[in-house]
Amino acid sequence: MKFGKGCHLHLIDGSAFIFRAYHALPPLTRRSDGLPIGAVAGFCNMLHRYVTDNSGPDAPTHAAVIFDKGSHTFRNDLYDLYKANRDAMPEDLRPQIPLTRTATEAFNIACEELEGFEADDIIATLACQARELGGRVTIISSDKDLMQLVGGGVEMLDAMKNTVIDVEGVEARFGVSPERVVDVQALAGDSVDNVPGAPGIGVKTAALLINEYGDLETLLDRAEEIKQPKRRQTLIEMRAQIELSKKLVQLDCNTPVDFTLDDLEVREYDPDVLLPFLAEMEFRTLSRRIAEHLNVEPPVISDAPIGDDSATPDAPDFDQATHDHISDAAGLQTWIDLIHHRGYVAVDTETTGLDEMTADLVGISLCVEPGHACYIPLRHKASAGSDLFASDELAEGQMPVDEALAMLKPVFEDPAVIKIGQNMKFDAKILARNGINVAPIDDTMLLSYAMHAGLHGHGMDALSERYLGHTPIPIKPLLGSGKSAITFDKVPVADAVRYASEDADITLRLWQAFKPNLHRAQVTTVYETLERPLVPVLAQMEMHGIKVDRDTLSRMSSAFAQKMAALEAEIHELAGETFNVGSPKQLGEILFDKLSLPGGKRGKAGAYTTSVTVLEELATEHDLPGRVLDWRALSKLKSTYTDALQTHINPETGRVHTSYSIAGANTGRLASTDPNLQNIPVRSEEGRRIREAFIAAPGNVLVSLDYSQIELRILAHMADIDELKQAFADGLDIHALTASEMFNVPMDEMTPDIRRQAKAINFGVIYGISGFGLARNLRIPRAEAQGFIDRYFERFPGIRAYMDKTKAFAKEHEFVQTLFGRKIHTPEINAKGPRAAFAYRAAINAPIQGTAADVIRRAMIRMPDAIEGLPAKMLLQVHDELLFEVAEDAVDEVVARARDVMESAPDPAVHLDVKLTVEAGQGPNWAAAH
DNA sequence: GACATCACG
DNA sequence: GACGTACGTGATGTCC
Repeated sequence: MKFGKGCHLHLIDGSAFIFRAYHALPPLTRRSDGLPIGAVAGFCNMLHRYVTDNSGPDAPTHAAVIFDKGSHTFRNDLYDLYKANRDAMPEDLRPQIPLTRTATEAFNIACEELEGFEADDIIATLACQARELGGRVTIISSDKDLMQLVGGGVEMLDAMKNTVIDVEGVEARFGVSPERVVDVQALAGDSVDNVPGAPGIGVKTAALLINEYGDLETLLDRAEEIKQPKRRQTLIEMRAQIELSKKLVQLDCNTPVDFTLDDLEVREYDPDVLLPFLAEMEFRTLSRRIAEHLNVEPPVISDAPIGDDSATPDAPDFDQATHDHISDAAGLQTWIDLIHHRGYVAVDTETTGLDEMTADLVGISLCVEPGHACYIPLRHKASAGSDLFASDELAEGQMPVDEALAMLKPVFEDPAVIKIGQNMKFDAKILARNGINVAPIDDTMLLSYAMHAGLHGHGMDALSERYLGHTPIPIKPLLGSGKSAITFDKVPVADAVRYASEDADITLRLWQAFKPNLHRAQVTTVYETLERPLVPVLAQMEMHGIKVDRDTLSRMSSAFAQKMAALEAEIHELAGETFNVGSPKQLGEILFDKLSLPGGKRGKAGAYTTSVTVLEELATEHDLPGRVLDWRALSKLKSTYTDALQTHINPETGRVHTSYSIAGANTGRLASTDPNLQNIPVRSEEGRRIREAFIAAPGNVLVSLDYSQIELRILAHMADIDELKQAFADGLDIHALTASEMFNVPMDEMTPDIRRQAKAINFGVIYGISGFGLARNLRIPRAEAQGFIDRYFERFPGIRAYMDKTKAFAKEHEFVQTLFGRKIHTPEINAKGPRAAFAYRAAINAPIQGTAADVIRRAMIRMPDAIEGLPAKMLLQVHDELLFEVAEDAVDEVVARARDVMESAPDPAVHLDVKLTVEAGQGPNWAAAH
């Protein structure tokens, strides 16, 4: 039906529905897997009631649910504090938002949103259009910001109170007619949306003024006439702020919607769509109610919580498991139906290699219940028989890749289906390169990491062994090793089905074993806010990569090679014979046997130690050790950096794509591998020049933002040290302050050497200080170092108290925690002997290092939204630094937003007594940006 | 594959 | 009370 006179449009404020549903219900979770689902349940109940209430004679002819999209709108461009005082969305609500869209579609109601616009603006646009065409409009919302739209056939309906808000209602609320509501709001401001308005003027006064002068513009033009001096002054002085406020509250009736009112015609819902959705969500009461209403059988919803202890014994042994080989669309469709019915699926991708940026997808395995898995081979090569050369022909029994991916894409992207993987970042990147953005996800590796960090590794083999008592089929016999190793596409399909299916089966069983325990271990929030959301963020960073200039590296390599050759000749001359300078064993024999230099300590393998500290000592005795040190420095730079980095430049992108391991470091830090971009030289002048090879694309610059002294700030907060907190608040040099306190030297008489010693002590504290360690670091007698430590604890007794408290906690619980609740297990803390001393120092360090790691993780997770729409990409993380590639003209904006995200990263979960500060730099390359 | 060494925070 | 020792990582080359 064409929209026009006699038509009636309903516009439902989706966000209002969601928040009302969220707060009205307790935090319900889906029984089978613990997915938070309360808001979706409430939302569906509200939609259902809406549909039943609106089927009578006054039923709407057109209807739509309107949602907000994106956190940044044109109002933020006008005023950066707009809605800035809003609390962040609750963590358990976030994953439910896409499900409310799906729910709306399942009820077959039009569901509209527009990037960069608030729902209110879309509602305004549609209401204006409908009014022009002579139709009636009912806005289902009680939001006062929408009241400006009332009149001329437009009404509002407060669905909760079931009251209609018409022109009289608006006048009662604002004291003016609807078209003047924006004027009143502009003056009165709004604390909820953080609209400033005019200070000291509320709704009552505003209405009075508007009614007297007619409208806001006239009022402001004639402000001089106002009798009350204070009011007059405010209106004159705050004119700009008031006019800005009006722009903020004025809804936009011209949003560029890409649909028409005709598209919103009311449609009956399809029970075959709605009931399966409700079944997936496991809404028992609602699906029964709707089924009864429709006079059909209600869907069957299993009562068994997965991962329940009672469910585990039912799982068949691995050798009894069924492995389906999927070779056609019909077979795959059966599995897709199974997945939709379940609402979750374990996924594993098989590829030609471990480098996600170059590896090709070979096949996909799926599992929906223990013991029942399948493998979809896609790119296996035909066996070439006795021919030595591999065949390019595809093996039999494979469906076309494109067809399989097209069928799987909707499932893998379906917000109502959880995709479970072991190290999902790998699979997500492979799938992303095949056009599939897998979401939402769960990751067994990260579940284990959240629960077991410090207890053991989190690789699949170790987890399967430990928690399932099953040794997975090893990959080695299938691929071979060394020169004769083959890639997975050459593995016979029958073998691949067994191997790959089992991996998905194991993953699903691990998930069922872990998921219910997450809550018991009280690390649900850690997993949901610090682990899982990081996966897509890191995947994006890794896929984007950083541009590295091969020529720069290559020139440096040649220069290093020349210098090394010269040094090598000198070294051989000094030694009186040629030997391998790179061999510590041979070097040791030259130094201590042939030249009989003093020292000559042996390491645990019985060879002489020739480390930097040893060689530096010897450098006073002989010329040779110094030359070796120079040679080693160059050798390190050449082999690890200027040579190796070149091999990591991706030929397709011309960029280097590292891989971050999320569950590698026990403390919560990330680790970077293949290549490690977290240890690119910076401390030596010569090494730092390697960073000149890391460059921005044309028209861009690299921008580096790093936390200043984050670990010491966290220590000051956690140990609650007033002097340190005050020093950070005052922006003092923290090492100089420590030195001043300890050695009674006034700050303005500080010498670099005293400050250096204090700095070493500050770091020592973070590391779980010992007299021996500090002595070695400062190269002072052990007794003197111990004296420093004693004095430090005398001066800062709170630090000693914190360390004692941490140690006692660790001994009692065998774990320590970060401020955000991350647990780091310290099983050896109660061991006998030196291992306990190690565990003790690690226990002191872990909460500090781990809290800093949590902070930057939170910043990284929020960053994509914060810089959305700007020409900027987050490229690298180096523990306390984030590196971005930014279009030249957007640098200031990106720095402002990224800094804000980083500095406020602990909020609202944790309030630090010490503020975090971030330093920024920019330049054409990483050396210049840092 | 163990070990020594050294790059980073 | 003795034990060894600063915390957390990854990559490379040598040598077996």
